[in-house]
Amino acid sequence: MQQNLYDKFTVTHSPLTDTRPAAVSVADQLTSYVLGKLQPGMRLPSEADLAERYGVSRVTMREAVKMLAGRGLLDVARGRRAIVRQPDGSVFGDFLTSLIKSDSKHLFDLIQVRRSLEIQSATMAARHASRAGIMAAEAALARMRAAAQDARRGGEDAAAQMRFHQADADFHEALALASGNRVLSYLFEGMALPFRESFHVSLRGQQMRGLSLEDSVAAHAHILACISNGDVKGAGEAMSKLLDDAERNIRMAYSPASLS
Amino acid sequence: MQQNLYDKFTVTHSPLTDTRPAAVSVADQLTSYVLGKLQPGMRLPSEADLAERYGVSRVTMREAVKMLAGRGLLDVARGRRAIVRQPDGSVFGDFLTSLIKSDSKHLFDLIQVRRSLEIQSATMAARHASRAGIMAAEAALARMRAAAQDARRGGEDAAAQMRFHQADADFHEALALASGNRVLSYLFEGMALPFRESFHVSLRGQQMRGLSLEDSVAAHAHILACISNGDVKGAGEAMSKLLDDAERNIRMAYSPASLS
DNA sequence: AGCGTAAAGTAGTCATACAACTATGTAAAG
DNA sequence: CTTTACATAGTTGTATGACTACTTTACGCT
Repeated sequence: MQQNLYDKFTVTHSPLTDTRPAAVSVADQLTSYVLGKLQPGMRLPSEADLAERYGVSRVTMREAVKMLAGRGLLDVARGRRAIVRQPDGSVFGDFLTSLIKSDSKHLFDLIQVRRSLEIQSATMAARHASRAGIMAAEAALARMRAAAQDARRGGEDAAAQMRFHQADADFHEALALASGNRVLSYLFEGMALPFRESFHVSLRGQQMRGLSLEDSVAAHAHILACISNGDVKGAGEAMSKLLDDAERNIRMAYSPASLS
Repeated sequence: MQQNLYDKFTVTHSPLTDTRPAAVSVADQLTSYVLGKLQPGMRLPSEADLAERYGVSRVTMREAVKMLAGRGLLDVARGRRAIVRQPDGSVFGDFLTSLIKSDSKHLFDLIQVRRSLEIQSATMAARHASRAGIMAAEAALARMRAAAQDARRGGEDAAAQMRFHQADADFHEALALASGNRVLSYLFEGMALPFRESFHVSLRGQQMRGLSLEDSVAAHAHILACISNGDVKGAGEAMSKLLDDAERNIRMAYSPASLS
């Protein structure tokens, strides 16, 4: 969270001059404890215990716990003790989402960022994807195909469209996992969030360009085929084409005159 | 923050069945308010006012405010009302920092991610950097050069080394800004945080390989020259070389036998 | 051993009070 | 008239205690 005005790097060293709010310094200590001694899935002591342990009131302790939850380190729910969370991309996703909400221009910047990361992901996956990794991507591809058929048959089936988008995101996340780079997969997981909110826009652009979900499935299948064959260059180029297409879809929906 | 178990996308639509804690739903409303009606730099109403406005106690309102602060949307400090914050990369940086703390393998994943983003940044900057953008990068380069000299003269001058690293980060952020992609510059700003903590490791590897800070300055200068000349391909390749080198430095410090 | 229910544990919320710091306005000094 | 000093009000930080709503545990029954 980088508690705003209280820069931990310049202050924390000398506890005697630590003028930060107690909640902040307790949060820092708790962070070290969680990251250092605990494993994902483990339960923390209760707020009351922690409060006593750190010598603060429960209100203050609660704030510290909430800060860690805000950084995605803990799962907190009513009635049960907090649980150490497995790292994931949701914090990054929320960051991107509010960025785009504050200025929609950021969406196009993000598309460009995503493009180069996806190309790297596909390239690396083609280089050293495992059998299991490819099977996971194939499963996601199958879900995309099924959702595409449902959406076609059901007309404006919003649920099927949502399933399609989810399977699409799963596919790209599977490739990132197959690339062996976990940070990359966290970033994709996070990017899926803001794209989910604009995916109906993308869909509209796709239809305006006379393309169907099945076309998208075929493009994804081609990428996976390249990866499966170890065709590094082909995988990168195919992914590049796919992302160019996705960008055209969104731009088309925003300003139909600007692009093919 | 994606308040953990409480998925805003599946629940928020129907307020009647909103079983989330009050603090969470108030935080969502406040987020919309801040992102929609307020501009960076503006001050929020006091916690007491907000609490009354949303019909909750001050304790609950405080939690909501803290959640927004955690997402990097607000600056909160004792005695003064919260201020809407300009977007920046600190949230992303904290995310990466805790990721690396939980498993140092993530550092190498991050280096690969950074590599493709830096190449994209240099490429785009070469394509359409403004005069002002290039001057900003030149200024950062000058600071790098000065810090490198100080560090050489001062022996193990930790402060000069820190200045060098800061100027280095500024240089790359300046390129991202020159590329015109603001999301990219936020990401670089965030990545600088975890790299700051491992930069002395990188330095050690650099020395082990017989390279000096001046060599690094020269490599950066070459990149900037390419960008300044509009040499898109050259800029990308030069940046690629620089990042390969940086990775070698870190790997060398971790396991001296593994690489040149 | 399995099940249901009572009891204990735990997070969520509230009201209130005071502490610590900041911002503001007012009066004295130059 | 400007500047400084200070008292005052405004605002966030923290503590206490109580109660609610939900989850987990433990006990007793079948």
